[in-house]
Amino acid sequence: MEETISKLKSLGREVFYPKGVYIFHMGDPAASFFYLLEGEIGLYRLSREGKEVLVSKVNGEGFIAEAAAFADAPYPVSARAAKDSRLIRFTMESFRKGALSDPAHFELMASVMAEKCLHLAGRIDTLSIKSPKERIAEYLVAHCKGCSGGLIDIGMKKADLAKYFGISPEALSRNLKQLADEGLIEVVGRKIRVKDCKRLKNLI
Amino acid sequence: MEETISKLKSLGREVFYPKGVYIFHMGDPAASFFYLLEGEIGLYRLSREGKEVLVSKVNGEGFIAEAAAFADAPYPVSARAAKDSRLIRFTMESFRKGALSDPAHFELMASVMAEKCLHLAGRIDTLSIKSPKERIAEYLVAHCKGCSGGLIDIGMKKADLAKYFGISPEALSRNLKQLADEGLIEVVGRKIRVKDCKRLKNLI
DNA sequence: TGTAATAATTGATTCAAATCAAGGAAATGC
DNA sequence: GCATTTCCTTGATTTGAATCAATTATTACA
Repeated sequence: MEETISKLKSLGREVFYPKGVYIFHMGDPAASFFYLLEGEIGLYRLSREGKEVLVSKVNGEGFIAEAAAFADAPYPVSARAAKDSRLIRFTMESFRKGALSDPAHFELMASVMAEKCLHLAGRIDTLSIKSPKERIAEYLVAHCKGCSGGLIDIGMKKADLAKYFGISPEALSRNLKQLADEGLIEVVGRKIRVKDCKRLKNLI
Repeated sequence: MEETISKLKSLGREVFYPKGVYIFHMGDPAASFFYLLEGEIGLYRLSREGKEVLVSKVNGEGFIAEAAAFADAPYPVSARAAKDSRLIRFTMESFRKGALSDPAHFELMASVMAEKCLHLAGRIDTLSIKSPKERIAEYLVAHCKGCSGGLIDIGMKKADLAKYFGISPEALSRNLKQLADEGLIEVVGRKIRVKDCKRLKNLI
């Protein structure tokens, strides 16, 4: 996998986006997809009132907009650098050309999207079956893995996190407070310390 | 696309499953994926109490379990023929062998999964933003397209449909009744007639 | 640093869905 | 065709989240 990704990079071209600059716009035909090497990218959607609302943030390595590009669809969101970011841009044209000589490139992208499908399907399950509190607990358990001392930086407004959970900001606030009162977590600004991962797991 | 699918078929082998027979089991390594030619397949998950619960039904042509196979993951659900069904089975091994000589096969599967990603992302949006009534309206509008006289056969228990919407069976029953009282639909058993698609759209 | 704008919390209220419980409808099996 | 089981609906109640409103905390920036 790793070595395939590094081979893949040769099919694209490294690009740099300073903080604040748009990478692509919602609705435009997805002629390119990206791989984030370093930095942070915000994905935004235009609401009916014309306001940009955060859909998610990508930080750490990962593909961006590959599904739209391979489906030959328009970008479903706009992307903007939340920090200075280095990416690799793949135009579908150059990717196809390069992948013809080595189908492993296609295979890699197929497996990337396959994993994304499984992940999205998991989120659908969570959203349709679990209660808000369970969803929050699930998120905390998943994110405190590998964080030193279980300290999670949510890296976005709590209102945006609330949207991720499909609840209102107030509901998130109250739920977090409750978990804190029970001694399971500690909330400091946009950081959450998971104090008792075991009991948190029991909530799921 | 169409001609690529028919070329694809040569990489697999047609199989027949009589009603009631299992095609694969949740948890098994996904060594094969399938394309449904004819019939109907139910996808089931094992609940914590060990009961099988319907996740979704596939009827009409379409791929099954391709994401698990390409992600090299276990099947996330079990599949059982709900009606006598004809499918094509692709083992990953034979698919890979055949696709090496023609990367278009990989490209096709990549685009299939790309579209699935977009579709799943859309459902997540719906589940996290829209109200139950809006979700139901969205479903009815989407499904009445192409149905003669707007007659939708939901083809499953109402309780399973309720789970799809992420609500309780009672809530679905009441919501449908309300829509019926307002003259937008008519419910007869497991069939729903959409009487006023326009007003239904306005609810979304 | 101080001020304005934005974000987050908290409280009060409303509303809708979950849950509990029961009755009626439909499908299934014999 | 009848009986049994399963499914669906409806009603009553509880619960939890949305909403509205106000206050406090943070952040941004002049």
